[in-house]
Amino acid sequence: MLCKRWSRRKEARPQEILEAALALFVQKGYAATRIEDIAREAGVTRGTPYLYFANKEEIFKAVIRELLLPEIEEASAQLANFQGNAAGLLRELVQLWWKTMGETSLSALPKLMIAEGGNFPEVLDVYEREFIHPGQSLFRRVLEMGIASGEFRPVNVEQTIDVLAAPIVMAMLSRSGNVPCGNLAADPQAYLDSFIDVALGGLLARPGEVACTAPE
Amino acid sequence: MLCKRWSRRKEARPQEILEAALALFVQKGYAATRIEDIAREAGVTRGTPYLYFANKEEIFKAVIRELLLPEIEEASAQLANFQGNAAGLLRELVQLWWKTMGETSLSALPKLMIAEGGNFPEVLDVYEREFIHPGQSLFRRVLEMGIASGEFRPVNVEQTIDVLAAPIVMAMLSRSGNVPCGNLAADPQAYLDSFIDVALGGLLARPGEVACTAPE
Amino acid sequence: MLCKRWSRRKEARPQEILEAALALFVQKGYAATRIEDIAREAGVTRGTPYLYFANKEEIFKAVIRELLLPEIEEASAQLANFQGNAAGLLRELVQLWWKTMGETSLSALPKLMIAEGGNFPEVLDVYEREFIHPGQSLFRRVLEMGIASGEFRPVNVEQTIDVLAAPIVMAMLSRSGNVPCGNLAADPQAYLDSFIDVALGGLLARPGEVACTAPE
Amino acid sequence: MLCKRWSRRKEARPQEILEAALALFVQKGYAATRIEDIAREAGVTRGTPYLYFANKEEIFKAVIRELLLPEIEEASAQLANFQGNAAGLLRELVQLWWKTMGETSLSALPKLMIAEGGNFPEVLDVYEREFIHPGQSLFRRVLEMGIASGEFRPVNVEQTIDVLAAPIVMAMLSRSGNVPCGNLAADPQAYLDSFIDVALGGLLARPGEVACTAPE
DNA sequence: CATGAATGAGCATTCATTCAT
DNA sequence: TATGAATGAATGCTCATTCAT
Repeated sequence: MLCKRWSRRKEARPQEILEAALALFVQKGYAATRIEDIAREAGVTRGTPYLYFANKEEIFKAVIRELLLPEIEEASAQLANFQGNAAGLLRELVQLWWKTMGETSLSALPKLMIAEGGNFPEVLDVYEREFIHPGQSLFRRVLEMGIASGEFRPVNVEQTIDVLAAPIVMAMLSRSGNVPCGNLAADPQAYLDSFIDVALGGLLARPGEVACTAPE
Repeated sequence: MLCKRWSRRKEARPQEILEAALALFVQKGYAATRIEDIAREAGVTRGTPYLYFANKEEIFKAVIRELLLPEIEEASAQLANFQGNAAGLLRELVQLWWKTMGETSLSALPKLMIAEGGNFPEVLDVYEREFIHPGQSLFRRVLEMGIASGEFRPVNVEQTIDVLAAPIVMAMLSRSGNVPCGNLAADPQAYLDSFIDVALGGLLARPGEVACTAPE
Repeated sequence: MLCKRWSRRKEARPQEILEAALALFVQKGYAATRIEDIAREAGVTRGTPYLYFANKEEIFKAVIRELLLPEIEEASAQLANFQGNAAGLLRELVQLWWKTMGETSLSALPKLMIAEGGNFPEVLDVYEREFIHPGQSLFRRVLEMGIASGEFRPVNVEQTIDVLAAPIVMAMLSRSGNVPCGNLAADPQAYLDSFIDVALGGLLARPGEVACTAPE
Repeated sequence: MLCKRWSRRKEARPQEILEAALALFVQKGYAATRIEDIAREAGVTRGTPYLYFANKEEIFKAVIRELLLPEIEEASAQLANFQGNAAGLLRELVQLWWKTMGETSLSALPKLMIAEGGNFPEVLDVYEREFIHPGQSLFRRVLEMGIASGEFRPVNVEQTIDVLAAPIVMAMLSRSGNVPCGNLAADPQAYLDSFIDVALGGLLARPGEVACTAPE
């Protein structure tokens, strides 16, 4: 007010408001977050968010649409073109996922959807279409490739996709503030390593194993 | 409604109110649930919840304390005395967990804590103490037993605990209404089978494997 | 409840309820007094007052009508037949007033009327008709008698009535709980003595005084 | 209402709300006064009082602190420097008291304290410290001065203070709406004249009086 | 563009009152 | 008669939203 706090361009405003909103929605939940909280966090006053967004619900939707969807797309693009054998792919997929979705603001998404999804069905649809399904496709691709090449055991692909996704989602949740997830939050990387270790152990076919299980 | 005001026993009322509250808190979240919603769901009117609980926050805490904690304890008691070899134990642990915590109202707990934990720190403490830690202990016990007997590979126990917990928590979340968890919700049992399949595959030591990795 | 608390006759009930109500109305005010407070104070439960009184307002009116009006009448009867010279009458009037109205539950009346009168106009009318006017009549009688006999100076009777009433009302107020009235509450009797001392000093005509004012 | 939302200055609002609150608290009592009443009386809507005061109780305290205490201080300052002989001082004290405390909004104070004091003990303390005690000091000063100079009879000073205060408090009460105080309300000035007449008559020592009473 | 005073609908909570037992 | 669980209107308070500046 006195000094020029808003020397940054006006174009930055909506973005700043959405970032403030994201942080608070994740921290306190949608209903418990007041517009004034968002405004203060964004360094503006009560009326300003309404210059850019029609109402609170639109702010929530815009957080998803304007902040998180673009990040999803960016992350998806990076995830699209990894290569190598199935085990390597899986390893790389998990690591890249973490780098692009776990260590960015995208990690807020699961908590947001778990907590608020029920009150925003359309947003839930978007989430499923833009995040869940693409994510499943990535794992499906790796699993099918590995099974086809004989590198992986012939597991139930659709169920296994979600088994593999669970620890990653958990790791994302662990970054969303006061979400209790055991002690994985302390060292997500070690957690992911253990996850890959167990998962690959569980997936890889081994020479002797064919004789071990099939004959039974 | 007009005729039988006393049809249900007074002693049943608090329980009914808490059950209504649990359902709505899970469905819509704490803040978005109005006392009147809870009352209507419980078949009473606005004032009645206040005959038994001081205010909305106390209703939330009572849901945890009166409804869920006793179920946790009951489930823990059942989980305490399973037996057999490590693989069997793990299988049994997961199945029993699901039966006692997944298919009961306890499945609401993770969603509740993820969504509302940040606003109820004391409740979060209780959750960690009464649910997270005992659950981790169960897995720790199985893992240490299996590793000690040579049945399991020597994995990082603490991290693996949380890896194994993730799919189960996910399965619990899948039962909490509009929580998006891929397609595991359709057939949790099949999901858990795949999970055990992959997990055991990843944990079991195999004869040839020692030669396979160690000598390298 | 367990033992027979209500061994006292049922006829005592309404009276007990009114006494409880009077105490609480004086202590906390009409609006801040809950029916349940009254019931508990009277040793009954929520519903019982409604067996005897239609609603809270009727309880208030009954407190005035059933408890205080009879006491007023009794006191008036005693005050009616005092005798002697004017000075003695005044002295006796004040003393008797205090004994019958100050040291009984009647002392509650001024506080009740000051605090609640505005919300109960009919009660205020009763108060004026049954308490204020008779009281003024008593003082008027003494003053007129004293002036007529030359014992008192010729003061403005109507105004002086209220001047003389003020300290007595004050003394009554001092007995109604947390009413701040200086330090008169500590020893009302001494206060009344000082009052009579000053008042008589101010009223009595004296030999030399006639010459002092009349000739002018 | 529709057109000029900002016609009155923001700084005036709290004051206006407090004045409305004072009027209503005196008229109907604290509990019976709804925030909406206050708001309407102040020409604003339900939410506005909460922009300036945390809750209803704070409005009550602010009425005392912000409206009445400053007036007390102002009045005290005026009362502090009267002069003359004791009889003149007393006369002047009463008149000035009336002008500064009876004919201003301060006249509300006694009714407020009598009616609500019991529910606001801290406010009662303030009242006693800031109003009662200073007022007693003024009378004490005059009485002691008069007695010391031989102008007044040697009365019990502490009790007489409260005797002299009673009619003034009564006169203040008579201005607080439906408070029943006899017919003094019609002409407070005449009432105060009669009061001074009687009081001075009762206090002044007279030449012949020493002989008149002592020898008996 | 931005502000923040004001609005008023919405919800938590209280409590006088009812009525089945 | 007496009880006390239940009711629901009333009211304190919050906060999304508006709009004059």
